[in-house]
Amino acid sequence: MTPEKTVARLSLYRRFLKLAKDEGTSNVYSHQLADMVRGTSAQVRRDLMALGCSGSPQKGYDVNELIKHIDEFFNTSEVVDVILVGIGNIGRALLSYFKSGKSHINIVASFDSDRQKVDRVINNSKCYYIEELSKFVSENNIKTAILCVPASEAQQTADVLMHSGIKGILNFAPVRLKLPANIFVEDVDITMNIEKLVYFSSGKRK
Amino acid sequence: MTPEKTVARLSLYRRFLKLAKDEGTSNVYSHQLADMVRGTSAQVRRDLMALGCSGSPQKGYDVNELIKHIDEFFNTSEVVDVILVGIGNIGRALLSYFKSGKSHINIVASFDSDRQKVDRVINNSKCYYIEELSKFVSENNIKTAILCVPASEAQQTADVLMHSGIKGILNFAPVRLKLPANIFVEDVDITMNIEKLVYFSSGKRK
DNA sequence: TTCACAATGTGATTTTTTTCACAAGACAAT
DNA sequence: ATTGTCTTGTGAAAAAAATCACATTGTGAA
Ligand SMILES: NC(=O)c1ccc[n+]([C@@H]2O[C@H](COP(=O)([O-])OP(=O)(O)OC[C@H]3O[C@@H](n4cnc5c(N)ncnc54)[C@H](O)[C@@H]3O)[C@@H](O)[C@H]2O)c1
Ligand SMILES: NC(=O)c1ccc[n+]([C@@H]2O[C@H](COP(=O)([O-])OP(=O)(O)OC[C@H]3O[C@@H](n4cnc5c(N)ncnc54)[C@H](O)[C@@H]3O)[C@@H](O)[C@H]2O)c1
Repeated sequence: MTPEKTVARLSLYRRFLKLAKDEGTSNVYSHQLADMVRGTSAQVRRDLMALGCSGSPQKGYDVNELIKHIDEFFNTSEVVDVILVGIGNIGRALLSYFKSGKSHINIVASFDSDRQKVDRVINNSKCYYIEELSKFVSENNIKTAILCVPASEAQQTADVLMHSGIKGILNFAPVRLKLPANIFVEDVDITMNIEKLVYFSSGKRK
Repeated sequence: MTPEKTVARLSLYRRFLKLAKDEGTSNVYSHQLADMVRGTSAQVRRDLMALGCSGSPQKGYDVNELIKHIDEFFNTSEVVDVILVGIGNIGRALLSYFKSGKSHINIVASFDSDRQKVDRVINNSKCYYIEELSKFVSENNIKTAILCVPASEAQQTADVLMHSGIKGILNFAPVRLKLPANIFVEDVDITMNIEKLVYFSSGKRK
């Protein structure tokens, strides 16, 4: 129902709203929010409308109220538990990034097939041997996974994730996973991002 | 002129076409390509039309010809030189990833403000002190940069990049850079990706 | 030969997303 | 009190992207 793009932006709004709040700002105008996410004020108002919350022409939107609404929208004001599979270069970078606890994301455990890498605790999250994944996921009712294994292993690992009950996968491997439609997959494809960037930054368009 | 989404997919098509080629495949049908990028065959044909190349209803598209066309489209059958700023966790992960030389991306140099990190060679690319960035960029006519510095440093570093002549920035910092419209910025926002993923994978929609 | 099939290329249509544009309301300044 | 200036909320329009649907055309089986 809510447009996909709106969902993405709501996540950004929340982040910037929290920063604004920390700075003591108590209300914001749509154009300020727009600046923060490189959008237009009309778009911001549309997004907030989808959220069902409103501001006043005088004071704009109340920061706290907005944050509360977005929290409700994502229905996780608390932290969301996710797991990470593949403790290689990006895997470790992500573990380090998310340990901070500044976001709503909590990487509760990580898994690897390399015996050398398991049973350690990297940035608060314990590393398990890959065989333990299924059990962990079902016991802890985990729904979301970050996949950082080599491309050659990605599909089979994704299959395991699916069978364990995972419903959403953030995939860093440069392959398109084949999974049933009820599993939501989001690809992070950096090579593609750069190629696109090169194309548009070499004066082709826009 | 060419839709942004099409540009993104063309990059993917090329990657998968090269894999197909390595496996000895000499022609592909639109639906095969569609499978590879999670799209529809009609969409693939549209994209390839934008490219101005055509196939035959009998043999589909010629793999080599398609690759050639896409290379031409991106007008860099050769490697594209980019620089990387901020040799931290993701910075190093990216250096390691792109050293392989398997893609069209070549990280020719990296820069950091930490004296400890410079003057080494990490994965083929020399690390320079940040002060040398401007000179390097203009002398080597670099147009594209990957930005991996902390959020607090991102805007000022982006300003330096812009003034040095950079036209496209792949930004990993969780802030929206304020730059003139002729600088193309692409954000990689992993926190947002995960939040979106959590939203859609918890049965909200789609 | 004739027919069914499978795939391309593309106009037309639909869906999704963004932008425009303006009524309405509060306030500050004159 | 009047005027000018902000901003919200939102229909209406536009733009961008995806999908539909079908004429067309080799190919091979009957
Ligand atoms: N590093 C980057 O910057 C980057 C950029 C874009 C894409 N990627 C992609 O992300 C993925 C990971 O990249 P990386 O650089 O971290 O690779 P890496 O080789 O450093 O790490 C891969 C990790 O996965 C583990 N692993 C291998 N098979 C496994 C399995 N079956 N089950 C569980 N764990 C397994 C390995 O032990 C290793 O720890 C790759 O698919 C890569 O193409 C990486
Ligand atoms: N690590 C991740 O998985 C991850 C995920 C999402 C976003 N990010 C973002 O990416 C950026 C980098 O993350 P990281 O984990 O690699 O951080 P990091 O702290 O490991 O690395 C930052 C690097 O930038 C260098 N640096 C600092 N100021 C600089 C300056 N002015 N000029 C040049 N170099 C400078 C530091 O010396 C350090 O090497 C951050 O903005 C972070 O928020 C990281």
